[in-house]
Amino acid sequence: MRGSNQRPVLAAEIHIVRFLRQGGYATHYANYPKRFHMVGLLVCNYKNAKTVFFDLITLQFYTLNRSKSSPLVVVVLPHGKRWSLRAARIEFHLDYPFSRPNGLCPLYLRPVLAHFMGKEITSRAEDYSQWYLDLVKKADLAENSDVRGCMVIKPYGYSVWEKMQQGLDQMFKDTGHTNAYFPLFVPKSMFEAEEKNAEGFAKECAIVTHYRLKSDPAQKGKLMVDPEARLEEELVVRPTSEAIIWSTYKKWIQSYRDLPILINQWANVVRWEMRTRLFLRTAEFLWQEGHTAHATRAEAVAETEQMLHVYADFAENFMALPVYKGRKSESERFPGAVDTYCIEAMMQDGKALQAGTSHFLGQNFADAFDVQFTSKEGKLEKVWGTSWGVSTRLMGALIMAHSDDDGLILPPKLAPIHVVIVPIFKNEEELARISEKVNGLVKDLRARGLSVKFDNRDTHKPGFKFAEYEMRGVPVRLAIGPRDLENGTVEMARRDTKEKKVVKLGDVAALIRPLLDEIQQNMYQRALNFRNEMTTRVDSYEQMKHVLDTKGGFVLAHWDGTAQTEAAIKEETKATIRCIPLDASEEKGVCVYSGQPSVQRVLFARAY
RNA sequence: CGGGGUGUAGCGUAGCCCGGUAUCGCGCUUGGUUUGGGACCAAGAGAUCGUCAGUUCGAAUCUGGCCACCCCGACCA
Repeated sequence: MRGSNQRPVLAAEIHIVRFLRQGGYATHYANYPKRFHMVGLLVCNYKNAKTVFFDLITLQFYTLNRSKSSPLVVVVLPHGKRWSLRAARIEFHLDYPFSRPNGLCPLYLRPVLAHFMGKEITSRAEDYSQWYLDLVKKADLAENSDVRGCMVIKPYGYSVWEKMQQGLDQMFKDTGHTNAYFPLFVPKSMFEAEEKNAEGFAKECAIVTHYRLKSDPAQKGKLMVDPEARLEEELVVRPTSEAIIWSTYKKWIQSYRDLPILINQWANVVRWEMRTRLFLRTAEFLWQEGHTAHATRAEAVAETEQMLHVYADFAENFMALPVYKGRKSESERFPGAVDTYCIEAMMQDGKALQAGTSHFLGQNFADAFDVQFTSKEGKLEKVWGTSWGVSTRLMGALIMAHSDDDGLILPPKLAPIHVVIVPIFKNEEELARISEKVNGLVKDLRARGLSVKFDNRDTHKPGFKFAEYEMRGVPVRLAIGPRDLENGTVEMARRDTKEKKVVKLGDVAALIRPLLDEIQQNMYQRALNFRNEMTTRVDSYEQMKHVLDTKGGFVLAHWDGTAQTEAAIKEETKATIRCIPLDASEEKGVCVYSGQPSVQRVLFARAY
């Protein structure tokens, strides 16, 4: 972190240095190495009227002067440190401190302290990707593990994933699929059978070459790979399971009576990525992969489309995430597929995210693995296939689509906790009185099928809990204290809008379900409005570049359908064809790049 | 694989130029006062300074090798 980020000297900086030279804290400042600049200073009367000094280098603060007569707070930001919006707010006030030392209130300081004490996350405006990483960590969703590129999904994060699994799994079952499990390892010869598929994943495969370790004679207590335990044939750790599954299907399919096969598996896969980001791209990730086999082309195509709609349905109704459905261009197609369908979502920073794919495999895998069946007419025919999947990447989509600077915002249908109840109490007796009321409420809410948490820990203050559950995205919070006890009320707060209102204790149970529905709806509407706002129709290349550079988001533009044009646009703008929308009306036009005729607009965007 | 950077307590770090086993904060523990939006005060625990070797009476600090990680490219979604 220590570093080389250069930034322009602020006008305020000059004031400060001058100020310091005139006395004050110049001596303290002088103790620090010259290579660090003092770039911010704030004078205010902090609550306890003590002096806090930020270490120039580490941005840590500590008390310099405990004298209550010196109500001075000095905030110093070092040269080259990561900036925050909060810090920027201080800059804004730099014109003031010297003229009115007591004029600034601690309100501006407290967020700064909180931020640097690790209690806050980076704001979206300041650094979107840092915000994302902070959020994932602070909301207790996941963390980096000691294994490069692999993450630990923490209990809270996994609970959300489980909710997704439940929703999807039910939808798969409802469309006639059953779950099964196939091995993690795929023999290399089997893996390479479908050439395009193998080629597409070859560069990111982990390979098992040995099956035994032994103690290292050269280093006591250390192990080494036993060179004598080399596998006859290497095993590929599955990056996807078409190979192993189709080689199995071959054994299962003889007659048209054996079809269709509609199988899904929940599994982990490994793709050795160069650069990883929590949830969005990790070397190992969790997903589901559906693999179906059909007697006819039409049936397989219908399955592919059906599952695309299942995904879109899930995204919209569970994740509150509107998506565009479409087909991939040839260059973006899944290796080994004849056609790839996808759903594309818009993130708050204007970048697109592919949230799910469904592939029509044609007879490619039937060819590769020689999977044939005898039809009703007694003819030997090749099987048609599909595969479709969504992964823990959906977690990334969920986070980046909805959350704010205070943390995660979860749609009620995926929230592990629907309602958290925070008691406000001074002593045990008061807590007991509150608990009595709350216990009845909890029972009532649970009877209504809601997941409720009563956080009666006495080790944390209410304010801390408020912030914590906001960070975790719990949709509804109820707070109940002595005042409420007296009035028979409870404070009800919703996470999506931060609205709070006081309602009658007796009414609250009946209010929650409708409120959750409203939150779910509101989140979808908000995301939809944003997505629509971030979708721009353009009719020239100039306009397209301008929109991509200034506004971002999706761009609907005419394309001549050639890979060359697609590649050129990608090269020049970094934007790719996200999909050829399914529901777009035909519209004659000319390609924004080449001027060649085009029959419909396609969706471009910079993407994750 | 190219260019740059960094390894010191669970986390973030100071110290390194100019050698004398280590700074500060968060967090943690204990006690007290607190509790309607991230409490305060006090006391305490916690580090073989990435690793191996060299120089030296003495190495976090100087020298060399190795390892790991991060950032920017390249690759990939």
